[in-house]
Amino acid sequence: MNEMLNIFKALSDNNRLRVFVALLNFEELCACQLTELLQIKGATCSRHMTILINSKLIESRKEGRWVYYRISKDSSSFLLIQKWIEQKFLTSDFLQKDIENLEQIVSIDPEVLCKKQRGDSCCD
Amino acid sequence: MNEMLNIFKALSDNNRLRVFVALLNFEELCACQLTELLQIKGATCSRHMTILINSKLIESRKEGRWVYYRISKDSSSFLLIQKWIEQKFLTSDFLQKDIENLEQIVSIDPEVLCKKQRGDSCCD
DNA sequence: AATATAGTTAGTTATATAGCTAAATAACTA
DNA sequence: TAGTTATTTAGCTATATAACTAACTATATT
Repeated sequence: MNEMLNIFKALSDNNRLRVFVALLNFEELCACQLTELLQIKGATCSRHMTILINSKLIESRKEGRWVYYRISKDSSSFLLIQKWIEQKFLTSDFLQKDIENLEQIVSIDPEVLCKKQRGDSCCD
Repeated sequence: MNEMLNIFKALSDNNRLRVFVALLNFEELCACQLTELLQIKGATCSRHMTILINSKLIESRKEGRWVYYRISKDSSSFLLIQKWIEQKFLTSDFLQKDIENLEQIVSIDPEVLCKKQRGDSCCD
């Protein structure tokens, strides 16, 4: 039952649901890309990702200084939820807009994105 | 997207998830039966039911002084969620125990149950 | 080694939520 | 009509959560 509750709690926040949908559409995204999508501070994003990871919906992989997130490889236990969200996603203009935005975000060099996020004057 | 969020929020509370599972197993239950299951005050139970009804997961029907709750007749839009919960239910001792308890609860005359709940000395 | 960088953790604050009691409402009963 | 009863609403309190900034950790670069 706690497994279920953790999953529902993880998905009952606007920003975390957006992240989950983002990762349904992009195999792997790094912290700074998600931070950019949500337009929140990196620390806040990190806290959200911890909750998603604890729910087992998402897993992460560290590569150097960068952390990449993806839908858990073994997502069989919540596949039905995943399908439901995918289905609902198709009727949400808001979530579709996120994916459009992400296409732009992933096209930026992450190096540049991070600089921008810490307020370097290089790029706005 | 708000439709999804409302559903996840509705199910992200222990007591509301228990109610939902209860109604998967019993076609219709009244307020006092759910109050008895959860062992909380009637007012608190009522607040939870409002949240479930706003999410459209549950619908209610008034019959005299009694209110009956059931899974929404048109549950097609969250059928996958429902199936997932049904599946998870099978592995949760805690939720199975709820159903056992309910079998006992529904066997009591609701009249008597309500009396008990408002503290009449008739029956403990 | 010293500095810079990506992400996390700690600490704070504001808001949301779940519980309670008491009062209000709606429906029955004498 | 007055009283009783099942549920809801209002008002309160305690806890949980999401946001922020600042400090910390781990890794990379010079």
